[in-house]
Amino acid sequence: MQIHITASDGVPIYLQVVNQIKYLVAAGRLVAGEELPPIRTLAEKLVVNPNTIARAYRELEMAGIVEKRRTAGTYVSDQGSPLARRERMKILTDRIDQLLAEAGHMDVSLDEVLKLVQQRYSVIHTSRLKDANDV
Amino acid sequence: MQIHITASDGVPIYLQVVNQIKYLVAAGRLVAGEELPPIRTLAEKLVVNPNTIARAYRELEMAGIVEKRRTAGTYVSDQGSPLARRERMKILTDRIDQLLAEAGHMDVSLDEVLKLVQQRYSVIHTSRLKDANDV
DNA sequence: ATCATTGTATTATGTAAGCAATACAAGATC
DNA sequence: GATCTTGTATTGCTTACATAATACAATGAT
Repeated sequence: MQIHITASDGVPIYLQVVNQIKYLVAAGRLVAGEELPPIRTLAEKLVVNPNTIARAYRELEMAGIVEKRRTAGTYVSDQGSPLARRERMKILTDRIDQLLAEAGHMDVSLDEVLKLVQQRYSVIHTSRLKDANDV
Repeated sequence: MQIHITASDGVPIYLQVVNQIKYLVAAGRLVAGEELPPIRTLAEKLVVNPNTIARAYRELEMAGIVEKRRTAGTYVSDQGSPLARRERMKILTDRIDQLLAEAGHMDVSLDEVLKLVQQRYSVIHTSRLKDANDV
């Protein structure tokens, strides 16, 4: 499991770990039931305090991405779980509400927003020359 | 100009001021050219340090919502100003990029995102029974 | 039972954010 | 030109956040 952390690109270490594991799961590079490295092991590899990884794993558990089996390790959870999906949609919905509120302030219409979303999507998925950081 | 701040609902005071003034402008309750209360006056009314209001006004200026005339006061700026618009679009673009990144993590397609945006737009613009807080 | 391995909890430290106290700078007004 | 009113700048305090050092708890393997 290759995870790199960029020392202080502003994003906290624990979040970098969370994001990259989320990405690995979304991309199918980590499948349901698979065991994540133990906290200490990953911490050692990244030269980081175990607590930092523990926090990342905790967030991932709250997000429904992984399950912890007390003394037996941490495992990728069954992703299709409806709760997980509902949770995820809730997050997206919140973000979208924020976006629409902002657009309202700015007197930008729904059509313009939709157009902009498509536009940005193209930009992001075309120029794949960016670093793997901004997952 | 009625502005209320809710002591510690988690949102910083200066942001509450920013949001409410943004809202007043968007709603047409404050029009271009109109003068905002002086920093000290508003600070006094809200029982807050002048610096806090100064910060709010600074953010509003950076957002292109208001203009400061040094010793003459702070005025609602001409909203259509191209620079302001460009700035505003940049903010929207950033939010959209965030949204798309998140959607990517969650294995939610562009189409689903677009659909969700329209859906939320309807919801927001239909039930207008919400409090004026979440602007 | 013992011990290695797993996640957990407690505590401390450095940094940044939010806010306030207070002094400053400069145009407006008389 | 004195002074009132406007925004500005400097500084310090308090709190929250991110990370680390270190000790604890619980389970599986021997």
